[in-house]
Amino acid sequence: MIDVAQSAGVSIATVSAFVNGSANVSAELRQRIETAIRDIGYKRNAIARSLKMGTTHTIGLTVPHITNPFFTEVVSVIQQAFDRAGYAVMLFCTDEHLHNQDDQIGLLLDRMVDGLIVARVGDDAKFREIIGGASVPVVLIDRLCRGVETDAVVLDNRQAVFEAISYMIGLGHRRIGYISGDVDVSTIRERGEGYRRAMEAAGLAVSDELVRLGDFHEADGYRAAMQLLMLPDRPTAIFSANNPMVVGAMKALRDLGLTCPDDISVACFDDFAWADVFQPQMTTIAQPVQAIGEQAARLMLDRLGGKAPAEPRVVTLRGRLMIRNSCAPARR
Amino acid sequence: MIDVAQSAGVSIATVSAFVNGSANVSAELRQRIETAIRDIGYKRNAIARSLKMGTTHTIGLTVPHITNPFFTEVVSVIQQAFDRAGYAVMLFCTDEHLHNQDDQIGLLLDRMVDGLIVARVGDDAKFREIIGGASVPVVLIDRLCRGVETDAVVLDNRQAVFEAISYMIGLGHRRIGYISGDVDVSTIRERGEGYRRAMEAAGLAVSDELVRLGDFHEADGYRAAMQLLMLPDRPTAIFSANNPMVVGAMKALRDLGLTCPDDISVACFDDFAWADVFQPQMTTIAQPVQAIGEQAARLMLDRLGGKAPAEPRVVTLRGRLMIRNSCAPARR
DNA sequence: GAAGAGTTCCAAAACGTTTCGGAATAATGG
DNA sequence: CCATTATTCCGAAACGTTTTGGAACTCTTC
Repeated sequence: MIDVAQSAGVSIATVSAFVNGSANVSAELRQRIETAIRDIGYKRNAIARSLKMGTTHTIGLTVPHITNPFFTEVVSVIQQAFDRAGYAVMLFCTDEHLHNQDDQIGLLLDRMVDGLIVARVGDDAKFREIIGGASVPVVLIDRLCRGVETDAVVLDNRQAVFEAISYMIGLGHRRIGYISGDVDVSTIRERGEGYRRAMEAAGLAVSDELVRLGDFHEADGYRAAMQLLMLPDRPTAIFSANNPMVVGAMKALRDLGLTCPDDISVACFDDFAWADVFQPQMTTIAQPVQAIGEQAARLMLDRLGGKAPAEPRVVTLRGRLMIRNSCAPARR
Repeated sequence: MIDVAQSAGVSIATVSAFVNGSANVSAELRQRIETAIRDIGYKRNAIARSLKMGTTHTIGLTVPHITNPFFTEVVSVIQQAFDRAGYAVMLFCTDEHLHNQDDQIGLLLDRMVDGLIVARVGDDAKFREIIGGASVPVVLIDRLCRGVETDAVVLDNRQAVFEAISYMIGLGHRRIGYISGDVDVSTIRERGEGYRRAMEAAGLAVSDELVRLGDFHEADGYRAAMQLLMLPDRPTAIFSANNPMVVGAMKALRDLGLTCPDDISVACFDDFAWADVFQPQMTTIAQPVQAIGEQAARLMLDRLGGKAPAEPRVVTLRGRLMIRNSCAPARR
């Protein structure tokens, strides 16, 4: 910019005013500055600008796993929304590790991101502490945190799972295995509740042996499904609390020579693009990924634009049960 | 930092030296500064640091579609690698649009990213121009660009497709439909060549009606497959140049009441996690995503660390044909 | 023609760091 | 005890912007 100023024979204040369109500069100077900029190939340095302005036009985004199709799509939508709004997004994956999350959010904050969108990990207290130090708006997606008051967009997980399990019960299933994620996560707790309530509402006992804890990954789903399928009194149906784990579960079925839905009915949380082209066509709970991403972006953009109420807004969306052919009536 | 300096009764130069561990400060001052930092809750401002140092410890990454499982995984690996190295990554998706790519790379450059990793889009000349202005290292992934000399990691696409098509021919298929992407992309050109060479090597004619151009998306695959399947002399096999398009193709099969592999054999480029759990188990060409991501990160990190030769290095990896059950012997 | 109002423009301070050169003090060697 | 060298520390400049307050100039208007 100083070069441009010299070349055009004006002060840097003037060229700053010009590039920002803020002040009125005479036609002649405008001309001189324009050609100087073109000649020199000047581009405004966003870092210096950020330092002065105190805003980076960047938002930080952390999710547990970008390879989980649910997060992939949400990230994609969020990314597009902010792209349109002229923001860049810095992406981190915590891989469900707490210390990663700490470091990454710290990094993001150091870099003066204007906002933080996070699908959090770990227990509430720790997260509260980390996020408490943030002086920028935070919006939580997918997973809430007790005791932190911020904008959020979540799903009615309880209701969604209740519906799915009830559907399976309606097909005559009495012993339904449930593959859970880490119960430190609000989302997972709610899904578990949905399962239990549906079972109880039908007068079915939920024995401990029917619910298996996993850690969100495919391998966990495999292991959990194996345990369920080795049970003396084998469940006739399995529900997985997320997508990667259901892939693992299906591999377990395959390895045991069982077929779905003939031997075992299967359903899971989170829909995926190819769900209705391959067999079995998986019955899933579809989250409105588009809406989740857009709402998250909107909440954030509202805050950044100063047009948001002081109190936190949490928008709760509904899942949709996508009934396909991976669940069959239970055989007596 | 100025507050810390005051509180500790030292100069800001000293606290800077302390936080960087660069100079030797006496034990006493170290103590004073440490408590001051803790009391105040001081965190170094990375933006100011970047401005002064001329380095942001951030790298820019642009890919066409993050929802394409291939890119999802590569992004994931790259993200992890840079995370480990203490770098942040800014992610953009071009959605195969040239103007997006221009804007995004511009944005990234303005923000003084230390390096650029890009799976590019659009024609060579335009890209050459954009990237020419960059004064930071660039590493291309997946797609090369004629006339720009940078590090890159690519696949031997020609060979991989040659192998896959030869396999199909070996099963007795004579009319093999080919669903291509945009031929402006080097990757796609090479894959097309692989197809043609395999056909020619087997003495088969490649009629124009057998190759359909798509634009990478699922909808394109659907349309292309529909056209192929409506042909008077219907192909007995279809190969798709990427994953989203094969999903579209499978939907076309379904909608026409055709089954795979009984009626039509199908294979595609890019492997995916669930490929061997659902039916038909898709025969694919698996790219070594882990290696691609890691090599890309290594090339970049080498350059940033100054320990890379002047001349560009391009590493070429091999694909692996994953034979499953989506291709059956052709029926006479 | 002078006062007042509008335009244009610029000098300089500020954002929060790093770093260079030097000053003050302490240690060493003769 | 003086000269030299090492050790600690600091002042100030620099990175590339934005912004404020005011200077210089040109119009109006009476």
